[in-house]
Amino acid sequence: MPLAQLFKLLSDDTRLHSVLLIKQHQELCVCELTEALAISQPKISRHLAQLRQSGLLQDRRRGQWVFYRLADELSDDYQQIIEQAAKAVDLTECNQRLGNMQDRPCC
Amino acid sequence: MPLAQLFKLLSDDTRLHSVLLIKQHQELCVCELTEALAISQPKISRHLAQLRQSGLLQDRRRGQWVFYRLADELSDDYQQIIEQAAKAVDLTECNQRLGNMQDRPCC
DNA sequence: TCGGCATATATGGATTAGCATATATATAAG
DNA sequence: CTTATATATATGCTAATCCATATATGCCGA
Repeated sequence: MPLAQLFKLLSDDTRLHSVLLIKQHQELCVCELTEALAISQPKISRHLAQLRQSGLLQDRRRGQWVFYRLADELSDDYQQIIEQAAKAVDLTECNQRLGNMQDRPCC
Repeated sequence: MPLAQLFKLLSDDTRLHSVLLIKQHQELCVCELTEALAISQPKISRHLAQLRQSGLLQDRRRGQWVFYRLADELSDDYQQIIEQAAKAVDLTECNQRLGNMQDRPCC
C-alpha cells in the first residue's frame, strides 16, 4: 500500500479512531466499536471493511462476533506512523463509552 | 488542525511529495516543485494554497518567485509524523528532475 | 428465529484536474 | 517616466470522479 493511501485511510475520524482504539486494546469487535464511537453499525462496518481490504486490519470470527486487530504484516514504517498518531489523539471519551458498555463479549 | 485533516492533506501524492521535498530542501519555489513533480503550474499552485491555508506551509515572496517552507509553528507531534513519512517515501526521481533543472532561482 | 455483522443502493457533498485568464514583478524599449 | 513584454504565480470556472452517509436488506452462526 502506498503511503498516500495509508494517509487517506487515516483521514476520516471514524477510521482513525477505530484504528487507534484497536491498537490500544489489541482487539475489538464491531459492537464494541459501534458503542465506543457512538455511530451506527453499518457505518463502522463499512469503514472496517475498507481498512481490512486495504490490509491495515485483519479480522477473526468468534461465534457471533467478529474481532478486528491491526494486521500482523504491517510494515515497521507504517506502525510507527500509527504510533505517532496515537500520541496526537485523545480517545478518552471513546474509552469511557467502551467502559460503560454492558455485556461486552468475553474473548 | 485535527489529525485527520493532516492525514487528508498528506493523502494526495502531489501534496505528500511537495511537503516531503520542501522538508528535505528547507525551501522550494513553485517552479522548482513544478519541475520536480513534473506537473502543471496551476495544479501545484492549488495544492500549495491548500497546504498554506491549512497552516502546514508558509510562503515568502522573493522578487518574482514565491518560496514555500514548512510552517514554523508546526507542532512536534505533526513534525514527527512528517519525519516518519519521509522514511517511507522515495523521492529519488523528483530530486533527479530537480537536479537537472536549468536556471534555478538562487535565493 | 434472533443477534451480530455485511452489503446494495441511492444521494448529496467534496475533491481533483484542465483550460483559460488574472495578477504581480522584472526588464527593456521608447 | 511610461509603455510594452516576459516570467512567475494565483484563481474562476467546469466537468469528472470519488467519498461518506442513510436506509433497507441479506447472510451467518447460536
